[in-house]
Amino acid sequence: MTSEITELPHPARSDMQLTDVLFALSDPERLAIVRQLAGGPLEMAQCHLSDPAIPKSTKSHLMKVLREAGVIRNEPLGRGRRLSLRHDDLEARFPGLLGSVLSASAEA
Amino acid sequence: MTSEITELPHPARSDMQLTDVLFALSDPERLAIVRQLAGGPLEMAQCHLSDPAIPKSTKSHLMKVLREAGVIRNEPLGRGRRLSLRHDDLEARFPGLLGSVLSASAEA
DNA sequence: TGATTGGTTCGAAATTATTCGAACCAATCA
DNA sequence: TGATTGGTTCGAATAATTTCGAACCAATCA
Repeated sequence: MTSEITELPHPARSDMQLTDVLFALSDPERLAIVRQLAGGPLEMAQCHLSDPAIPKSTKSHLMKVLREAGVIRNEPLGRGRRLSLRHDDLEARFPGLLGSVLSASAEA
Repeated sequence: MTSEITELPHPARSDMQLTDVLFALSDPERLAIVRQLAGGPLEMAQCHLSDPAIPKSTKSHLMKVLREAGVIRNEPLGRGRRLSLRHDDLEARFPGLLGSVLSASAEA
């Protein structure tokens, strides 16, 4: 019984939609996640939300929106998951966008 | 009877919220409006939507979302309204953001 | 003045997005 | 094996957005 790995679907670079990316980034909680990941990949368990009481199903859904837009990558790692920003793909597809969003979100 | 002019409220530059701007730009129809205005101010009647059958109340609402986020300015002009992109304010508050969005939306 | 044009606002209906608990699954460790 | 940890998925409830017609308003022009 080769058990199936829980690999989640990610859009190809060429399939990323600008409006989807903008929408994913338009939520404060999701934007905060992106900012954490800007510092480098993180295990999901170490990626904290503003309110620690937020249930894991909600956290999982936030990650889903970011993943389906192509903003983050979510891959299995040991017992948990490794989250990372799709820096290169975003830069190739939408040059300068992520950088301007990150620097704009930094000074608020 | 000095009749009241229909001046609509616009957020001050310092009150603009990044997530509101991203949300406003995350809708294809609104993004298309912004792209038209990138060419310079336009009378609202000359700013066309993808589908000409869309009612004016809907068009007005699209403009409202853009205006309240601080993306566009909407001022009375003669019988109609003059729409313009708040280029300078956006650039001052979120440097590079509008430019990257516009160039990203151009190549799709 | 009256008719026309261009646009806002309101309210209701329809659509989408968010939130959360429960069920489930896979990996690790005792 | 059994218990624990970390996470996804589903379904239902709620909340937010969108859409549209109707009512309204101000400016222009006949």
